[in-house]
Amino acid sequence: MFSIGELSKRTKVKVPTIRYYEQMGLLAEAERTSGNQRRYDKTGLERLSFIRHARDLGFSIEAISSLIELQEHPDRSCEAATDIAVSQLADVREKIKRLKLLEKELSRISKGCDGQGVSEDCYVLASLADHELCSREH
Amino acid sequence: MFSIGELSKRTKVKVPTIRYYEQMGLLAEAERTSGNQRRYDKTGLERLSFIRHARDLGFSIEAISSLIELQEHPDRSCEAATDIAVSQLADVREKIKRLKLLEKELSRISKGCDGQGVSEDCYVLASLADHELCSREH
DNA sequence: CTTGAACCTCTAGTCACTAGAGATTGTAGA
DNA sequence: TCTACAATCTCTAGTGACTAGAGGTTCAAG
Ligand SMILES: [Zn+2]
Ligand SMILES: [Zn+2]
Ligand SMILES: [Zn+2]
Ligand SMILES: [Zn+2]
Repeated sequence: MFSIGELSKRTKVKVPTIRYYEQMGLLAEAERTSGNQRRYDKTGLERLSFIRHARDLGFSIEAISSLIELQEHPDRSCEAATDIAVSQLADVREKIKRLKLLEKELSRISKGCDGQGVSEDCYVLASLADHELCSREH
Repeated sequence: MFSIGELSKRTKVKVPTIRYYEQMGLLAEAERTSGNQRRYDKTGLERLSFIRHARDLGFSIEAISSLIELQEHPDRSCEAATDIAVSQLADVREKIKRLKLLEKELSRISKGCDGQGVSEDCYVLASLADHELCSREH
């Protein structure tokens, strides 16, 4: 049995974040000492590691909730889990796509001015004022 | 002179968002009718288009504030504008990098299970529980 | 037994909006 | 000119995933 601070150290999840996860129902309410402090065991550690990993992979709290519920019922079909993962992957790909378009434009914009001139003639400012200067939609 | 709804239509920025920008100091306070409704002219339209475009490119409200201030002073050095653009580009590149790592892992995870089994044997859930299954840091 | 780090709860702030309530105004058709 | 109703107004609160701070209590080492 260890404290929230110890759990924090082991999982690299900040203490207030752990309490937040508990409040959101991701973590079961921890046991308490007689003085009302939280105490965790291996189960709590594994659960939080799962959450941490899923968050690192960009899953939302809501998605993680569903995944955990599934994990709690080993006999259920895992279809929902795959669905969530596939949808998360699609999300990530969509974001990459969008960001690549931005990168293209921002790269052009950045290169267009060395910062030595005055605001009036600045290509950065001109580019922001006029989307027509962009090479594509973004 | 046109209404906020008309401005919204022309710039594709939602009405409450326009009011929000005004509150944040990005848009000058608009003129008002005797009945207190906002009225805009070409200047307001151009300003909002600038904001919209910068937002589309991912600049923060704070960054846009600085850019607008620079734009208001045509004689000032534009160095800050270039700095902001370069830093935004770096941000975007960083995000792309991160997302590509996620994509790699998520793609592996998604492929690992067809959703036909049970939760207990699910590769998606196993992968989330164990970062060791990941091929890299992410 | 004392000290002080770690813990507790609760509220509020972050960012860039978005939604809704409840009241007022603008404008087009009768 | 009147009426209907869409559009506008202000204000407050909610979103997601935390983070910061106040003010108080508990744990554990020396
Ligand atoms: Zn410049
Ligand atoms: Zn553009
Ligand atoms: Zn599965
Ligand atoms: Zn991993």
